[in-house]
Amino acid sequence: MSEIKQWHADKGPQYRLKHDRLLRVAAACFNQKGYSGTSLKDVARQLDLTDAALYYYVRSKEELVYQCYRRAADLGARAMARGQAAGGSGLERALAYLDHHLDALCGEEGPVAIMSEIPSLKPGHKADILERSREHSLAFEVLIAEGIADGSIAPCDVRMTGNAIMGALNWIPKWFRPGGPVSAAQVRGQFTEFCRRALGA
Amino acid sequence: MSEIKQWHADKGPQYRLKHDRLLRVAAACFNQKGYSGTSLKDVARQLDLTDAALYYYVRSKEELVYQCYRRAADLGARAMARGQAAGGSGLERALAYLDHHLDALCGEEGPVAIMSEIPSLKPGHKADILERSREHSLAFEVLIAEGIADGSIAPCDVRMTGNAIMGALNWIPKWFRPGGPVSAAQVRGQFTEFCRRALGA
Amino acid sequence: MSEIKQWHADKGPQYRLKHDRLLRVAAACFNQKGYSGTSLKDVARQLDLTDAALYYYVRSKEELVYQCYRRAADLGARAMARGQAAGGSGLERALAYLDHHLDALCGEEGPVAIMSEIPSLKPGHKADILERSREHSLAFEVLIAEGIADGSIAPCDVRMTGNAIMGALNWIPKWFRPGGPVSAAQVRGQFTEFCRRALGA
Amino acid sequence: MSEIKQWHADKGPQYRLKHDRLLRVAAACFNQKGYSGTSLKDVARQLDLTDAALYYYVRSKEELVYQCYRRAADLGARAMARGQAAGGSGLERALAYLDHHLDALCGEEGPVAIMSEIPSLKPGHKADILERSREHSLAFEVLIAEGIADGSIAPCDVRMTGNAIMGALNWIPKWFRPGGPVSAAQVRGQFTEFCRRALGA
DNA sequence: TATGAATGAGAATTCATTCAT
DNA sequence: CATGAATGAATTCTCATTCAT
Repeated sequence: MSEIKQWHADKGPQYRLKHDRLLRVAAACFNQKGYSGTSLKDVARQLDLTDAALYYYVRSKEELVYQCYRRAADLGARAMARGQAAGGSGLERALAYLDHHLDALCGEEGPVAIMSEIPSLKPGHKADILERSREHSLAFEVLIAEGIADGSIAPCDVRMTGNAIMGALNWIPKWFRPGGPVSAAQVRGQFTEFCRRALGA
Repeated sequence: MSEIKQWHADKGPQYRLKHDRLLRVAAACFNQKGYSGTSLKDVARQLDLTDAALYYYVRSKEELVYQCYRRAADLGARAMARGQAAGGSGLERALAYLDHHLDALCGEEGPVAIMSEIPSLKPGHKADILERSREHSLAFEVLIAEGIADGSIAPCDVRMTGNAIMGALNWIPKWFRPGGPVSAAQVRGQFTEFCRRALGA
Repeated sequence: MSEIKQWHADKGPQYRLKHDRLLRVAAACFNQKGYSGTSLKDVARQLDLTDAALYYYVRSKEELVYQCYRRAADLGARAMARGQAAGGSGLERALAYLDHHLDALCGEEGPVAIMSEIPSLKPGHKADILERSREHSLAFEVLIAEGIADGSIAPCDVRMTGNAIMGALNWIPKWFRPGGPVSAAQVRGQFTEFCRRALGA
Repeated sequence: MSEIKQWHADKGPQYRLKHDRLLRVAAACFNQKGYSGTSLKDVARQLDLTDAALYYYVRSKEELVYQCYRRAADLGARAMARGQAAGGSGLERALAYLDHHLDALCGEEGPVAIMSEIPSLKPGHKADILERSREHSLAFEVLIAEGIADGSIAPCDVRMTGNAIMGALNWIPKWFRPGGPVSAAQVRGQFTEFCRRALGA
């Protein structure tokens, strides 16, 4: 974390822009082809760079995934925070979160890495990401539990239901392509609708 | 198909047993680590074989995935057939199918390859699997549509709903480990329960 | 061809030199040990490189042979052109060609791949090389035929005679080593002498 | 030699027949695809055997080539002996030898291994074959020298001329296919004709 | 900042070879 | 006599990574 900020510190001005673009492109590749299916050359070519040049922005491939996951975790956490902050019943807050998360997943900010491939991370990073991932799931389960408590969500096995919905969510990048026949807005609308039915009391 | 049966034709009696075990072990690996993340050495070690020995059973890694997918498609199709044959409303038939599919996915027959990684297949095989996959999804959507028609399933976007549920289903192997804290039976029960709520009118 | 030039296009200045050296070393190996008898490691070692490094210069082993053959075909065609352009009777032109070809085969430009091993080429490349090879043989046969017509060459079966001489020619690299007891000049002189007797009226 | 006879000694009755067939098939493969280009599986399949079964007839692949070469050397020596025994001038005897050798090379007895691939042999075998090969060449050169002495052959560099003709001869299997457009008889006739012109005074 | 050139570790695959049956 | 099953070495090729420029 602080070591990483160190590393990023002394770079030029356009650095952060290019670094962001790198993360988005990489996330797209990792989603489509997985960690080991993605070669740095692939990523580099999409950025009009040589593979060697990537090492100016990242220290290793592993760190690249790690950073993608950090970004994904950040975006997920942000969506979660917004959901929690939204008013209303547990159900409404859960749906608000989902809507925000879908916005990130299918939206303008570019593709977000879904957290498959965690085994590829090295121990320290793995622990970090796993923890944030657990936090995220847990927070979602809490939302569900609160919904059950306030009567807006039908009683159910909280963990199982959480897993099911997260699964449905994470599977989206496998069939959704921006610019395809179905728009991001449609996916967002219909998916939350689906979840409302699945959860609603 | 006939070319593959050819290949299997003139082999000994214990052959088929070992070949089946190979397919199960491979499916588990592919599920966990993806196509290119799985090395044949990994698979071989789990079977107490050398990597070279695998080539007695399969012609190539690509064919190994293909066979895993064929097996998955077969099991999926069987589950689908049973679901369709089950009596009752559209909802009941859809749930019956899901129950059977979950049985395969988490059950005794060993892990079933989820059809991620389709891009790794070579053209002919890809076409074959994609077609069967589409058939499968379509059949599921038909079940949903019939449920809507007979009033057992609430009106919804059929494709989207199908995708969501298939996603939730395919994600299961990412978090479910046989012998873990949650039993296969529990997953089955709770997951169908989830779907009943998500679909029910 | 254009695809290959593409590949070579954006490389540095010392690139072409090293690439040329590679082709010569490879040709020598292929001549001595055949396609599958030659391992890329062998070739690389003679260039003080790792086998992996070769892939910076060639896309595959197959392409390496192909390029060797293209070079051989180019040199052969040049020799043929010079022979045809030489004045005099058919016999004189045929001998002029042989002399030039021998110059390439045993000479300074380094070893030239003899077109054994054509079956190892992949279809497109095979067709290309086969065509050029046929052209070459044909041109030689034409020279012979013209010699017969103008009375400088004794009547004979043109194809058979062509084959025999090309065989004798292609066999040379099997016994001739530059720097060995017999000089390139001697081989050239005596070989053309042999052909003069074999062909002359 | 005697060790090899030992090895062959205690085998069944049809042994020698099958062993001979093996040698012919192997020779054909080695001629076409070279030593390392020929896999024992290829050879075995042409004999309707498994590769493992070959080891009943030969102790190793290397020995298989060696035996092919011994057979080739035997046939060559026989042809040479007949040529020498033939009456007439040096030229006539040389041509008689060539005719007999061509008979073996293109004829009924099945393909004869040409002695490329000698480097693949292990030291002992290599020495043996090289010696016989040298003997053979030498004998041919003697024939030529005798022809020059008796005036039937035009003065020339004996070694060079020998090499040229042996090259032309050894190249034949590269373009001649039994059952092709040109008959073995034609090749024989025309080739000796060619040599008569090349050598004749 | 970025590239050209190279490396070394590992991947898939082939193949000669063995041995119990 | 022959095969089924397996092995270990070698081979082609890919890829993350380095470093001088």
